[in-house]
Amino acid sequence: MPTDGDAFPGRGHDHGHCVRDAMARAESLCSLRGARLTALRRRVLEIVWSGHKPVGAYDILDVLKRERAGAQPPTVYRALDFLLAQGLIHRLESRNAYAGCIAPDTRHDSQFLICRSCATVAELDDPGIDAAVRGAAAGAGFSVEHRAVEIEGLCPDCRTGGDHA
Amino acid sequence: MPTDGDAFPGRGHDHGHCVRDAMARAESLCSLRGARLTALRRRVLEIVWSGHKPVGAYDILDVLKRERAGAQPPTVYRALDFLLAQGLIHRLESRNAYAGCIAPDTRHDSQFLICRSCATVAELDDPGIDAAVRGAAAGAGFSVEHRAVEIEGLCPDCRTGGDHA
DNA sequence: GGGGAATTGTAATGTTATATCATTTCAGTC
DNA sequence: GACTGAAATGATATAACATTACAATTCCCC
Repeated sequence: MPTDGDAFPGRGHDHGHCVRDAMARAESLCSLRGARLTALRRRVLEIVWSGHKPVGAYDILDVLKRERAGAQPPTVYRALDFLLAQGLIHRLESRNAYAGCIAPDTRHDSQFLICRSCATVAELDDPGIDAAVRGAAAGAGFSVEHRAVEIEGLCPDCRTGGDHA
Repeated sequence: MPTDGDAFPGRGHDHGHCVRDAMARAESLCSLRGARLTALRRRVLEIVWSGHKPVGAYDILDVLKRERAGAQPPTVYRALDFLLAQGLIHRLESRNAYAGCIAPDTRHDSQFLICRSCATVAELDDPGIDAAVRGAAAGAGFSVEHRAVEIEGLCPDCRTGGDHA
């Protein structure tokens, strides 16, 4: 039985490292692909990576508005579209929000564990879930193009520490 | 290998039967539980069951407005909340829309196959997916409360018949 | 430095969902 | 049949999320 005990970031983990790592990967990937990670897109990616919680488009917009005059919804959504297309972020359907991808090198539909209490998100790439989904779809004669698997509950911290926000 | 070939309703199935069956079950369940399936709630359930495609809250509102003066968003959302609480419908997170539950007797989080082309939805209760999700969550120390599994792709009809809407 | 494509700016609007308070309806009781 | 508390609905406003449309700018390549 595998122990994915590291799916959730530790309480006091070095988040600066997460961000720097994510940004470096993004730079390198976009460079490789000839995709233009502009200043705006870079900044939006940083904002999404500001924590391990889903970030809403209008949260991003609020931050941008403080930094540059005249930021509007399309500014944000276009940047998000680019980042989604490059696989640098995921959209969490059940939250209408976005989270940084921990493995942007390869295209994938991950599974997400989302804490009801603290909103922290863990991204999984569980081959068992994948196989089960593919099998069930095949049995129904359905050809899979995209999978959204979002699990809500309590993360390890919030299970033990109580229901604090 | 199980053949869930009946997950999708056939092209020419007797949908009147689906609706009558769903409404009868709803009546009986609510009666059993002492829940009040009022005229409004019954009508909203019928509208959700008008087909096997997800129905948006404002689609429902449009229909209601034609039938009763003064229907407003809260009218619809309150009815939807009741129907969700009774397990008579599901919410499709990836569509911000609602679909009738095919097995309302027991509470469950189903899996959904949603056709990109014709929007038809098939509800699955695949124990394999369920087990895989539970296993992965347990491995991460996460306690599951709700699961949203929504698969987008092409249904059997649209795979063979082409991409028509 | 000119042409064309990609990116961003800007304004307006569309879509989905909730907060709040007033009113009506209903079941149970007297 | 009138009273009462709880549930349900009516009504108004607003919050939250997302897109359309067109103009202006920037960037890359030649």
